[in-house]
Amino acid sequence: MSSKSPETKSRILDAAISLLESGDVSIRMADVAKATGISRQALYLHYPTRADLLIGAARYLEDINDMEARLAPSRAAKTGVERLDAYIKAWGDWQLEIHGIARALMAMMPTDEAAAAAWNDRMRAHREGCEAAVKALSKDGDLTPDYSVRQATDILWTLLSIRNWEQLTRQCGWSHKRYLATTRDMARKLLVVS
Amino acid sequence: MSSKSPETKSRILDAAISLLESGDVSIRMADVAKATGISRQALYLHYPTRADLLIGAARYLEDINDMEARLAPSRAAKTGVERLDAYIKAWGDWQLEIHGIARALMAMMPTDEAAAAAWNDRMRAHREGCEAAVKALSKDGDLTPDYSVRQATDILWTLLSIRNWEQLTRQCGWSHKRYLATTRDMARKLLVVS
DNA sequence: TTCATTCCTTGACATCATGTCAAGTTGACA
DNA sequence: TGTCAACTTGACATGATGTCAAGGAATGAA
Repeated sequence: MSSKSPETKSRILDAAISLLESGDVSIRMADVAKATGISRQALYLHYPTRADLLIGAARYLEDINDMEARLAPSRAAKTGVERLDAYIKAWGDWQLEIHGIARALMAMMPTDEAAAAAWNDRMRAHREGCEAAVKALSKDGDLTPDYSVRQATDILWTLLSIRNWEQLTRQCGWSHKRYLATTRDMARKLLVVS
Repeated sequence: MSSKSPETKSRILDAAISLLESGDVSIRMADVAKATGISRQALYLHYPTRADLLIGAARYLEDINDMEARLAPSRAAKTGVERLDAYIKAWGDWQLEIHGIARALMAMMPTDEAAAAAWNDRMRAHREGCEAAVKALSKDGDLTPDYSVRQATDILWTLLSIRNWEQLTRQCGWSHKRYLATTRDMARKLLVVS
């Protein structure tokens, strides 16, 4: 992989993640270096830009939390509704983990192309997950006739956006558990034929 | 009101709004000054910080577009469902107008307290509009028993968030008209008893 | 006419974060 | 002993916000 000490790399990412989890979106490179216990320039040797660092942290979190394994129940679901439920659970839990980095990455999207590209990639993958769930519903004949597959995917994708998770759990004070339960409920109301 | 030339002030705001509407979130003070045809320092005489300028632009837009008048149909509605529909229309149309400034203001929220405060104020007012619509529904006995007034307000407030408008119209390619129609439909599915 | 005030101009400067550059240190390994 | 990779220190360029000081030009009142 990298020629640089992999141990330092993960120490950097651990430090960055822990800073981001404490809620501060505008962490500086100097902060991360200090928290890692290395010089600012050593940090630049590992991550040449702030966007690289944040993207690296996001990927690292994905590895640690084994996103693939989390999605397995959704992929293995027997019915469309089951698949929808499992996807909401997997993605919802994932949001909880990635929230700190997500905020920082989203905050720098307007000014940083690399950050925007990386984030949009992630969101595209998320959208594919939504689409798969909607298609599974449709296959079972459980998708409401009010929406096309495309439109239903748009709706689910939007319902499950990180901004919505943030608003409901942070601003409205919902617990994560309640977020999951109510979101599942809303998805059914919106998409599943009754 | 202000001791400075009011004519220059509105020229500044017009210039800022027109720049923001062209989609660039990261407009600089120098850009606005140039577009207005004054020096950067003159701009600082009118708006001492970038946040002040953006907040001023938001208020200016509210004046121009007469937010109060737009909300009148909602307030005058006879039934809860009517009120909900009218509010969604008023707020949805408003989002279309304010979108450029909203993006810029939201982008600077993490780092600027004044911007965050101003924006949160606006969102609190929006939440009150949602709450009033939900209460009207509830009064008619049309609110779904699945949610409390509080919870239903959270849901409507989130459904009608600017981020969702942005995602559906910009990323999913929905027309504004379609946004309005589908959002109304979703709100009914989620909140109105069937 | 003169004087003061208001609005604006020019231009220098402080600050702060990102990112670059250059030169030197240190420890491990051959 | 010498080399190399990882790291350090410290200076510097860039670009944006915001401040400061001094002066110019129009207006309106004494």
